[in-house]
Amino acid sequence: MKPVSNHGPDPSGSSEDRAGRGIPEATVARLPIYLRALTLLAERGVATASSEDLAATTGVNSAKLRKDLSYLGSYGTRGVGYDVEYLRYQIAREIGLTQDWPVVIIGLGNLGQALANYAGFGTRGFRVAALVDNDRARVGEMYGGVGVRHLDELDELVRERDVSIGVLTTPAAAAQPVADRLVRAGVTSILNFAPAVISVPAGVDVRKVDLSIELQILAYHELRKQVAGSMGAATLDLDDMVARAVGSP
Amino acid sequence: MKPVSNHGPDPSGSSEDRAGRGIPEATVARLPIYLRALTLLAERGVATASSEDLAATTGVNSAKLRKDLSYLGSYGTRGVGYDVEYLRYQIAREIGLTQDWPVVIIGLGNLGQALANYAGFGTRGFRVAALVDNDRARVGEMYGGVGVRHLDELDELVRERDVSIGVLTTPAAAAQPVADRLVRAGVTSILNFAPAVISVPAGVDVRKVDLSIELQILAYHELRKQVAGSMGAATLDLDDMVARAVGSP
DNA sequence: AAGAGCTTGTGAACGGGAGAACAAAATCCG
DNA sequence: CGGATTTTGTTCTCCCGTTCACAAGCTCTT
Ligand SMILES: NC(=O)c1ccc[n+]([C@@H]2O[C@H](COP(=O)([O-])OP(=O)(O)OC[C@H]3O[C@@H](n4cnc5c(N)ncnc54)[C@H](O)[C@@H]3O)[C@@H](O)[C@H]2O)c1
Ligand SMILES: NC(=O)c1ccc[n+]([C@@H]2O[C@H](COP(=O)([O-])OP(=O)(O)OC[C@H]3O[C@@H](n4cnc5c(N)ncnc54)[C@H](O)[C@@H]3O)[C@@H](O)[C@H]2O)c1
Repeated sequence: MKPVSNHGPDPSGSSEDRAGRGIPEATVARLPIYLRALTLLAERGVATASSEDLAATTGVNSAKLRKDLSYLGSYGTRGVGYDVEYLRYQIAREIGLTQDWPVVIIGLGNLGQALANYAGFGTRGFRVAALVDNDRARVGEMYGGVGVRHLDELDELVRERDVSIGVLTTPAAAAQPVADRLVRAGVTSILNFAPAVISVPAGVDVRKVDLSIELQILAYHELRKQVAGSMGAATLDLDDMVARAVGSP
Repeated sequence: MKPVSNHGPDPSGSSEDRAGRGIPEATVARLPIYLRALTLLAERGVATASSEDLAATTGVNSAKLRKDLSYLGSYGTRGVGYDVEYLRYQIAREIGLTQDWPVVIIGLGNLGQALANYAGFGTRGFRVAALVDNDRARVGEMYGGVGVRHLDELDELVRERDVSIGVLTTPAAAAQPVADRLVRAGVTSILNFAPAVISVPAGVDVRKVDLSIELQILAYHELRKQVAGSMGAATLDLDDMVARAVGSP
């Protein structure tokens, strides 16, 4: 949510408009999508792709895509398109995926186990470096080839394995205290799966993945669709419509 | 991504500014957060809460929060705040959580099993109505009290259990064909966990949950942090900085 | 070698959302 | 009963992101 560095426009008079280095947050969120599409194309042996091609496979408007890519530099060739392998590397470099990021997972329940067993991490620049739980009965269990350690060892693990990203899969009630411990241990990025708002000091990034929220957003639209479908036009007062839809399941 | 109905501003001259019924998408995405906070407060026996209180527990700016709530109607009392239980119900009604939404999960691998076993669904307005896989070896297994059925039975299950929301947890390669089957079966909302872009006809909503993308966004910021930390000021060319950070892990 | 045909990169217009600020309403208190 | 206080609902402004549109630049053909 809160950008870490001041990527803002340079207030100094030096009108070096050549966008110093502030890649918009919205663009950053799309770079991984482009990266995936490019990897796919590379696997298929495609050498070059136009912005229209990429737009088709990523579902992103081609103009937006070009503008996004232009923040990284001028890596395309007019009249031709983008060199798939070259662009793929440039994006990977920008995101920092030329190195492997060690990740610690906290809370080896249903979800934590699934994530620990997930092979897709490794192929995308991340490595499960440590698993941690506060349930001593779980300590020693293995998931994806990594053993579970106790929460008390967190500081040590983070330090010696140089972890800077933590994945939080504990119950909601434990989220804030665990987040505090992660921060104290030196973790500066947290991916939070627990349905809880956690607050962290400035300089620490938190991203939230919340299944229920996603479903509820779908439900909101679904409700509108049901209502719209159960009658012809849509010029009625929606309160009535909602009431009707809720009433008859 | 693509809104279903035309919530856009009415181009007709009727300046009925009283925002007919278009709740902004950004607001819809926050309503579940408010709902959760209100449920929490209600459990603690809190009767009323001001926008500042809610802002504190949800992490949302209080002005934004008030504006969001104002789209639903005037449910607050000036000088007092919002009645927790009343507001909670109003939001639940708006999202459609006064009814239970039956959900089908496709692909009972690591992730699908974790979701099927997850108890948090039921308490948030959703019910796992069916589990489907195309691996006959999995058919008959039970997760969270629901048995796995074969993909061939999808149409029947969706119809007879009145499912309109599908959760897609198959490998990426199967995502598009499975999505097509879901749509054909009558599902009109899909929550996609597979790292693949799926295209669906208009009228069908898709939301994507992509773990790797979230991690990659964190990695992007992490890289910038590492670079900024490994040197004093930040007036160097970033290409060099990135190269240095990448070079020394 | 020059023109035709693409495709990129970007300037400019536009729309939506975020946040500050304030007037309107309700309660509290003397 | 009236003014002080609190908190909502809303208006206004600003900023970010999206989209359009097109000139610049590259390749291919003739
Ligand atoms: N399972 C799902 O599909 C799913 C879906 C959406 C959200 N979530 C959320 O993800 C989180 C985990 O879900 P789950 O189903 O895996 O829960 P779970 O109860 O199966 O697992 C929680 C794990 O966290 C451990 N734990 C508890 N307190 C801890 C602490 N203080 N420090 C370290 N470890 C601790 C427990 O020992 C347990 O192993 C929950 O917040 C849940 O709401 C889960
Ligand atoms: N496991 C994770 O933690 C995790 C994390 C992020 C993303 N994902 C993504 O979620 C998806 C599932 O991951 P997983 O680890 O559970 O994989 P998995 O291989 O363990 O499970 C996939 C399941 O889907 C079933 N399946 C395959 N093709 C099917 C089809 N056409 N129709 C119905 N079912 C089919 C398989 O039989 C299997 O049971 C993948 O796309 C993965 O990339 C998983």
